[in-house]
Amino acid sequence: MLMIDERSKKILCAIVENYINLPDPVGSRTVAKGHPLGLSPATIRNIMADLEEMGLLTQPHTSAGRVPTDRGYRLYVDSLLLERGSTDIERIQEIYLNLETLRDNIDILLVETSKAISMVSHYLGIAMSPKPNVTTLNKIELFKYKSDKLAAILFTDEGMIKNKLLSLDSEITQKDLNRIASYLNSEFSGYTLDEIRLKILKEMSREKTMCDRLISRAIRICQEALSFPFGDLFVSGLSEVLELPDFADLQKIKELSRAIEEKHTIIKLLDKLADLDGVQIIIGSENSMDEMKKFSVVVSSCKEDGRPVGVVGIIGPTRMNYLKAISIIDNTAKFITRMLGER
Amino acid sequence: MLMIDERSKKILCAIVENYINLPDPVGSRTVAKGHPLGLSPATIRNIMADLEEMGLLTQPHTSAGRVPTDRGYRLYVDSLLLERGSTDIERIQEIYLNLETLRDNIDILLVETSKAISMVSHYLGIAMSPKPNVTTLNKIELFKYKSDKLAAILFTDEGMIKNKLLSLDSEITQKDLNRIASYLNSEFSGYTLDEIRLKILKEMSREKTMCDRLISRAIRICQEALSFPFGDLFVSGLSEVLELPDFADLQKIKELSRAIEEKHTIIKLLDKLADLDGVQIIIGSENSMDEMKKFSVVVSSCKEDGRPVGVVGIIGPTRMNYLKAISIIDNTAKFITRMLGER
DNA sequence: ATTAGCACTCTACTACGGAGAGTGCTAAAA
DNA sequence: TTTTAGCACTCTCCGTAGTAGAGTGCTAAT
Repeated sequence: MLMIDERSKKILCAIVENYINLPDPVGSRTVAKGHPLGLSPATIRNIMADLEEMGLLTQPHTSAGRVPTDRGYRLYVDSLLLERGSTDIERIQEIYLNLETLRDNIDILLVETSKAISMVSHYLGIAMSPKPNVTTLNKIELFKYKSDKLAAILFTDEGMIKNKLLSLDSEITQKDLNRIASYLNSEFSGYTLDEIRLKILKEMSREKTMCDRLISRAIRICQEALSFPFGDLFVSGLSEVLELPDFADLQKIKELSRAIEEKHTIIKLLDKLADLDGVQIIIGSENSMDEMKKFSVVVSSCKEDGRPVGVVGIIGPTRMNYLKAISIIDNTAKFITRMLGER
Repeated sequence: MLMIDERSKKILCAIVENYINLPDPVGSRTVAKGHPLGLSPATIRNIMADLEEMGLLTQPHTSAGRVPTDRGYRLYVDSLLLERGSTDIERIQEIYLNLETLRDNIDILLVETSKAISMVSHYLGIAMSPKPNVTTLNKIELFKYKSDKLAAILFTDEGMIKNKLLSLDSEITQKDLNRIASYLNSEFSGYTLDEIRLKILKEMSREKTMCDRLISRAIRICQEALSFPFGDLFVSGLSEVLELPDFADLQKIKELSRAIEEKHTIIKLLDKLADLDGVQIIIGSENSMDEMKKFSVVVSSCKEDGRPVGVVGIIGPTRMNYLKAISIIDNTAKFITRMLGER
């Protein structure tokens, strides 16, 4: 662990906050003036030199001011989490009101949530629907559609409805479909999709010994119906972040847009964090994915009765207003949880 | 109409093609060398001066080569459409094979189609699902869900399935729901969603005179169920176009990303073109939306029995390889149409 | 009608130099 | 021992100047 006294920490935080407001390297004079610590620029220079030695600050070049490193941001954020205040909640509340009207469609709700986050934060807003391993099947309904097709409608306890068209290999009546559906419901309702997948695999392994043709068919249909991309990721606000001076450079924009389009890397990242409680923060190089090493991520999972129902977050430059970001994400996560909890 | 002789046209096309390959202003020497027209640079200079006077070319500055204007591209494209050849179909076919597997879910199919288009074209790929005015209701199913909610599942003739959760204001049995559903189906099946909306409005105006409580409830449910954002737009390939030198400038990237996020402007644009047959091309300033005046659009609607089932297209710089773009879009539209037609 | 020749124009690139901001170091002060 | 003042030094930023090169328009010859 890093040894650092209170005064140095204050100066580090002052530099970080200064840099967040204005992306120019921060000099000793600026710190001395802006924060009434009763220290002269010279003293502060000494401390800054120490902080640099510790790897918390860097200079873009000799004789520029200092800029926080990722580790510098980390220390700042950690000290922030201990005593964080609430930021402009009013603005957010207003936007939440509009989201209320969308509660009945979780996908659209999440899209709009990601947009809302990007609007208030001016960073990328992200929202992800629950992953199959934690999604519980409420019921399944089956319909004939156009003679040779079958529509499977999946309801989850979390309020998601997913549908999938399946091609039928042989004729079947709606009556049989109803029987299949009620069999599947009695068998699988209340289990998570991952559990169901496991059960299906087991069933299939002894399928040959089973002679009930209908059941074996039911199993097959259910398996196909479950092969669905749960865990959708919605990202909004690219034009928002392009306004930031941090993205003046084309290379960085390219990296970010690649990261956005390669959604599965972000999904993988969020998956890791979905189980944890509270607001999680990943700063620049702490990120394990190469595409994301220049950006910071602030996320929180939305949990209902300890069961995650989604993830919301922010992606932005390492020079992010973490205080604001944390507050927004914390509030949004709680709001979504509350809203979905009322269903 | 513009008067222009065959030789000038050849030179214009030569300049456009040259510029498409390499985004540098084209000089008279280059044209003389690259295209064996048997003319000297000086002659070509004269013709280029004429073309500039006609508004088909411009110079970035006095002593640079020439660059096509939007009107220049237009002439090039028009002469192209008369005698167009087929381009690298093989590559496209290969990608189409993967799309085949997705035919059962139209939304995912369209997402993947837009990705495929961007991959082969290296421009933005766009795909849009049918608009409600041309979407025909096949059937509607209603379910109780968690005691106080109602799930409405809409099937369209085009193979789309949409679902919507509605909150119930008062208790209702599944039996009643079934009766409502079969009433709605007998009444509305086979009509386009827009037609149904009209019918509903009519019904509601005389609702007061009707005493069948169930029917009035059915009408209300149906109305809510139809308030669905059909006509989704999918855009892919931002990181693809960022590699183009045309987007070296930050301002242009911002405009493009704004255009992408403000999907409704693009949707409006595509709506206008959805009714037309064949490949439609809009070049730069021909575009009525401000956000799009710096980009070109190549689109084609996918029609099944004269009824549009979607729109596919490309958005790119005005300096676009129109020949390739046209070929890709034409083929993709035909492929999608054929695939959906087989259902 | 076409071409060769030539002067002209404009950009892109490099080099130079001064202003300004911020540093590190040293020596004095607290 | 810690803090501060002073000062020389370093590096970026920005404007100016000068040059090479590409491409033009015009004129006169073919």
